[in-house]
Amino acid sequence: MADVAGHLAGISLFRGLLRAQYEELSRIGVKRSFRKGERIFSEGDEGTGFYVVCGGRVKIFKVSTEGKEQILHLCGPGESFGEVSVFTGQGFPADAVAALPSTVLFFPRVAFSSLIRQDPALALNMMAQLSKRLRQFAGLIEDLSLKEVPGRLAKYLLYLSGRDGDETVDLDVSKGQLAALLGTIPETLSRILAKLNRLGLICSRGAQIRILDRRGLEEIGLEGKRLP
Amino acid sequence: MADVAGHLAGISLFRGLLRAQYEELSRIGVKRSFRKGERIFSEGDEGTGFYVVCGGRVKIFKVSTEGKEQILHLCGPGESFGEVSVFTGQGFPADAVAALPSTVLFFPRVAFSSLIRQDPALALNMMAQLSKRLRQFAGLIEDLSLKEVPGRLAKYLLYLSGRDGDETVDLDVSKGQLAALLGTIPETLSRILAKLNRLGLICSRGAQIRILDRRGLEEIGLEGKRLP
DNA sequence: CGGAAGATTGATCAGTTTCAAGCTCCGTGG
DNA sequence: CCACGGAGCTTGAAACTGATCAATCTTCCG
Repeated sequence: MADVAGHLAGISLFRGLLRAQYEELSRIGVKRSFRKGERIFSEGDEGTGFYVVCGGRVKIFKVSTEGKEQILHLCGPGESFGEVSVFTGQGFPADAVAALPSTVLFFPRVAFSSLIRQDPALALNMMAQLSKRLRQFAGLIEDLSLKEVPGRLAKYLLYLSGRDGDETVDLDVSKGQLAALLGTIPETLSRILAKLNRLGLICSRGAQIRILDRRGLEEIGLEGKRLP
Repeated sequence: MADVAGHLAGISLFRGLLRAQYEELSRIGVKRSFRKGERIFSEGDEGTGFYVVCGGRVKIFKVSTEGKEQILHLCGPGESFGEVSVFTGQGFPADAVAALPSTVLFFPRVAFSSLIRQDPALALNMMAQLSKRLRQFAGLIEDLSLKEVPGRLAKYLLYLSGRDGDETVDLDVSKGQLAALLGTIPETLSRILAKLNRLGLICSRGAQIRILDRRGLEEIGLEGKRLP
């Protein structure tokens, strides 16, 4: 129990709450662990509650009938997923699988729902979180429909390097997974990485990528581009 | 003012509220009208509040640097947009333009925010609405990345006919707008409609489309398809 | 009636996927 | 310790989808 409470403070969904509220939450939260590749839920499963990532990484994705997958989001520690089911009561809208060995907190729908009813502040935090997610999705839709793959990759690399502030970034997922995140396939990703290397924009060695020409990468995302 | 209150009951965001709450809302809601094509806000504008459509239709979209637009959502009467700004306080994440002559209610951020603070039920309704939107976006992302244009069109036609229950559907937007909604351009849409006609799946005359082979349309969305 | 915006059709082309074949890395078992 | 084997990654050639450019046709208002 105390263990659960220890995690709560780092969760954006619950930021700024009072001690009493944390105690309430820790009373209903259940810790669960998943091995790498283990499924947390499938699309259409009844939404009995929502999850928060404590450690590891969870992949949220959709699969087409032919097996192609589009990653909607990679959730790291402190991020939540499955909240939508709390309010719609419908099944989960996507699949969730542990991309790394992961531990999560599970909050049952019914218990959390009544908690929210007593506590407006909790609801406000949650709305801000949902709004943030909505904004991210709008960005993803924009990227998928307006930009081509090189632009999406460039944007992602800049995002990673911006976060770490460094010139050398580490892909925290396999290239196959990165391809799915960018809405493409491993072959295409591989070719584009090779092209960016050839142009001297980056220097990639496995999962390590050094950014050589930041300006150049930014341009790819903007204009109608041609990579020679 | 009474005029404002009259609209509130039909708004899903505010469903199930008490009379007193409607009165509160009508006190802070402001009615605004827009001509067809008139801009309501632009991406990046400060989010001073959110909107609810009373009449007409509002197009929410993103534009690339080259001018190509991707419609995120077409809001009809009773639907809300711009809510995200209430909680994030950041600028709007997309553009909004009246696709038809439209009237909307505007709810200023500050006033609504304090209203929500006193009223948990209002917050719960709003969360359900945000969740619903989130679910729609997940569907849109899936469509854009997993399906090809014929599949997206087929799904949209089935959606329209399912809603009206009828075999003959009316496109409620111009073909150019429909193309943007499907993430493509008018030429491509035109070709695919012609192809569906040729195959005997539909019979289109202008904005009127009669569905001849429901099963056939469904198949297009599912399998790796080839339209001869 | 005229004209402009929207819609269709054709030809061409770039980007991406598909299919197929090597390659590299790394863990496992002999 | 080294060889084997497999998964993931890379590369090549061909096919395909959708975008672009350009021209024509339709529609629908003023």
